[in-house]
Amino acid sequence: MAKDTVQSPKRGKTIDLLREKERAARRSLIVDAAERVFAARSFGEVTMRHIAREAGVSPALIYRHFPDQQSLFVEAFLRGADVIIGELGRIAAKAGANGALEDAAERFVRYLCDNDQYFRMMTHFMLDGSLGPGLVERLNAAERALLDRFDELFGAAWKKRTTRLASHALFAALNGVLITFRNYPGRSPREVRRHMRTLARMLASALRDSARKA
Amino acid sequence: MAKDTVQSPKRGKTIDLLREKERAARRSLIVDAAERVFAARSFGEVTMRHIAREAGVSPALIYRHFPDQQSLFVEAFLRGADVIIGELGRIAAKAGANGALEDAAERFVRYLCDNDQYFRMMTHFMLDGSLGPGLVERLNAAERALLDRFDELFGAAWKKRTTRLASHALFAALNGVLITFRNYPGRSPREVRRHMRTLARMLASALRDSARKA
DNA sequence: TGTACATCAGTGAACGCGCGTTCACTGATGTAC
DNA sequence: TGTACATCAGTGAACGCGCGTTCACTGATGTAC
Repeated sequence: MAKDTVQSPKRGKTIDLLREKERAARRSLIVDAAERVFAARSFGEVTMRHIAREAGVSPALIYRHFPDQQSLFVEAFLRGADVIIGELGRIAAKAGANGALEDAAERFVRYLCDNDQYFRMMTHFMLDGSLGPGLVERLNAAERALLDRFDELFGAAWKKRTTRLASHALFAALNGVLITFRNYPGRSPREVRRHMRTLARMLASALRDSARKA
Repeated sequence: MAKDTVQSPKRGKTIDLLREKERAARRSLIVDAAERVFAARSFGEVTMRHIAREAGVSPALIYRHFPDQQSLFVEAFLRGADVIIGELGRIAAKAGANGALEDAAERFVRYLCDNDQYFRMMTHFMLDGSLGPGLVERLNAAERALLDRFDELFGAAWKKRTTRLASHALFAALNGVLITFRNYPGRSPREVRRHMRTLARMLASALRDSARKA
């Protein structure tokens, strides 16, 4: 990165910009491919070779864009995290309407159910604990952004501390619903999703009522 | 197993019984070793070689007692599951006393926090989905037993269906608390555990109140 | 009693595999003069 | 204009490793007669 900016002094600036853009585009294509592979296989089955093949490049090329496997994985995950954070933000912005919290909870569960590669990646990161500190910080930033959205959705009726606690409880509870019932035995995927959404709404309203009393 | 019971007709029965006992003891020692290794390493780092070394035997011996790695892993997990199911059963049996549900939720979280190897194993099984059908059924049986304990704790004040739904929500929510905050950034393990227990009680009472209304 | 045999726990070394990552190299393209 | 050089995307093949599992074998112990 730093090396790229120290360009030979007489290099054309326009050319450099083009190069930079091409480079960013290639990098993005690799992340796209990673997301597709994660969508099709379990976390432990995703390898650099699979991602390279999906992207139509050689494995070695990936290492020209990412220092190692973990960095690529985290970047792929953050794609999905940004999407759901954005959606919750939009729901929170429309605000006011009663039941927004339940809608948001349902939306959260629905998104991570339909795109469960992101959920699988998240749980893996939460469990693993072997990520470098830089990557951990990026994940924490995303988590904080998401909790902020939940804070907004709970409304500012209570003390800040109470609100954050409720957001923690809801975020955790929804994660639990996703992990606990994703392989629900003997029910169709359709029924499972319905069950999850029911539980999500139930937990959201239970927590709002409970925090209201506190 | 079946082969063992088809003994040569003239073999001494007492000797056979002793053999059987020794065999069961050895098997149990291997599972003990597996639990210790799981306690010390992350799921992905646990190998048959590690377990064999911990048990003081050769890797090949493990395959005389278990058909493959997955069977051993599931057996190790069920050790921990049985313990917590038993504890919840005892709390439910003392019954009546108000706040039993909150106590049980806190106990659940505390146990899986102190012995988080079992929690890591559980989440791995929930996410993986590549287990053989026989093993899946053993895990489901344990899950059902645990949900039954929660049903008892909610009390039979409502329709069965409502109770089970509440148990589902609570079980899922507690799992979510455990997975979401186990690597809480910038807090001591002591504080993390306190936070988890707080959330567990909060979710338990919120769900009881909410189900009471329904 | 002695001896040939069956059983079975247990092992060390190997097999075959796929992984993350690196390395030496190619080829295209822009630059210096 | 031509030519020598620098830069850099991209690659195929390899490195080194650790994994789950298997195999051929040993040695102790009980059995048959």
